[in-house]
Amino acid sequence: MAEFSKKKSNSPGSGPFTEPAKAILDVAEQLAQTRGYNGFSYADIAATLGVTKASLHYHFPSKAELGRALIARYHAVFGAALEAIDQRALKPPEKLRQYVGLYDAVMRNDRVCLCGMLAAEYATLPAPMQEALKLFFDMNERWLTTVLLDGRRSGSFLFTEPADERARFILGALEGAMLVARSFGDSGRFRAAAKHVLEDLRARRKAR
Amino acid sequence: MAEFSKKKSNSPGSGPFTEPAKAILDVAEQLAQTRGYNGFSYADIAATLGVTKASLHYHFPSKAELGRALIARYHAVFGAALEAIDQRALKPPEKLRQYVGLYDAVMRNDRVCLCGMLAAEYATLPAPMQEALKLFFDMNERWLTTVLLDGRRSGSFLFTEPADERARFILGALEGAMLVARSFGDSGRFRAAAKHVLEDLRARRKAR
DNA sequence: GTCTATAACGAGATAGAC
DNA sequence: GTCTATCTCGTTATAGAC
Repeated sequence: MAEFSKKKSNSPGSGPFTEPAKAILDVAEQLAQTRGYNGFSYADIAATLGVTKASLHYHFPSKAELGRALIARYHAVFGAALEAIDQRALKPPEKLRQYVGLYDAVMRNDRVCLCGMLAAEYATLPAPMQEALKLFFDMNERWLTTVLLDGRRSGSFLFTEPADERARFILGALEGAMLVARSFGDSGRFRAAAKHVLEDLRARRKAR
Repeated sequence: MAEFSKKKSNSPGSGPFTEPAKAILDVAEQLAQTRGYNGFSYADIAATLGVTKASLHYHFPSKAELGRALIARYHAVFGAALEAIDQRALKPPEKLRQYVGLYDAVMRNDRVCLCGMLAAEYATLPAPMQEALKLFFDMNERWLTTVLLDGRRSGSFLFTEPADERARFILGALEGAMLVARSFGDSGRFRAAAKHVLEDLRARRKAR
């Protein structure tokens, strides 16, 4: 099937991947988000899809390329979600709430952030994956920084340190909260932590 | 050598491990903290120590047992450090500063927290390691909760949510900050995040 | 594009000599 | 306690038929 399948499908909005490639990425992503990049093999993917390992190599010649594609797609999808939040033209606190909602959705799906997982495996990753990972974090930090600056200017956020420092703090806190929460099988732990991230930013109007 | 070596050395304070076992654990710990439990092998340890893989199996028959021992020792050492902080009879903010100092020391040693690493690999760990991991986190949360309650009572900390929730938040934030900072090879990122953990707790005496 | 078959290697682990 | 030698299995990856 797929007579015209090249690198891109011709149906609009289907993205840069071929149908079987997408299926492979879907399975690999789920595995990477639960077991880590070093925690799954081509055999796992093949078994899930009911194909052979060899056919996977046709679409992704090496595991390193599969891993790089995994991050690239995750980055693109996440970036699109951030743009969607921006286009809703919300106020900063609601933007931030929706941002943590993205991660919450991941946890409710019994996963953790792909890049939080990969950060732990960083030292063992192929160089292209290491670079792609940092780009993902960079994107998150840039977006958060903008929201934080906007929120502080408009008086809804209160923090004194540089906004990009705060952004890094928030990103790390959410990633870490996911990993620990998952160890306890308790996504409620993540939501509690996410709540504190938001509340610590809230401008207090009364002294205590 | 080591004619009387059983499970415990007879020299005082040497802990529950034999000398070669300690050397193995030291190497394995360094590897696990940088590459993860799934990221090192008996061959790596053997090469570093200049022995054969077979001799490692004499001390730790299976990698699962080695992993469990790794967490157990880490737990004990970390717990002793927490007790040492308590015995210095400091005020809560200084206790907390010294707590983050423990993690900072790990980062300066080009590592991340063993249990932060293992949390990412949680789904692939043998059951005994999973249980030991949760015990480590439990210990941290209990200690932090006590310090937080003490600090709030004495007026040096300001937070409204339950103290154990705050403790979990702090633990996750520090673990996540380490993992992301390490991806960038920038331990300064961790220190900045650690600073915010402390400052967000500080009772503000003036309104803004 | 997917298959069978297999190569090439590294992993954890064991037996038995010393 | 440490060694040599070996086993078994799982891993990534390739060749070549269909």
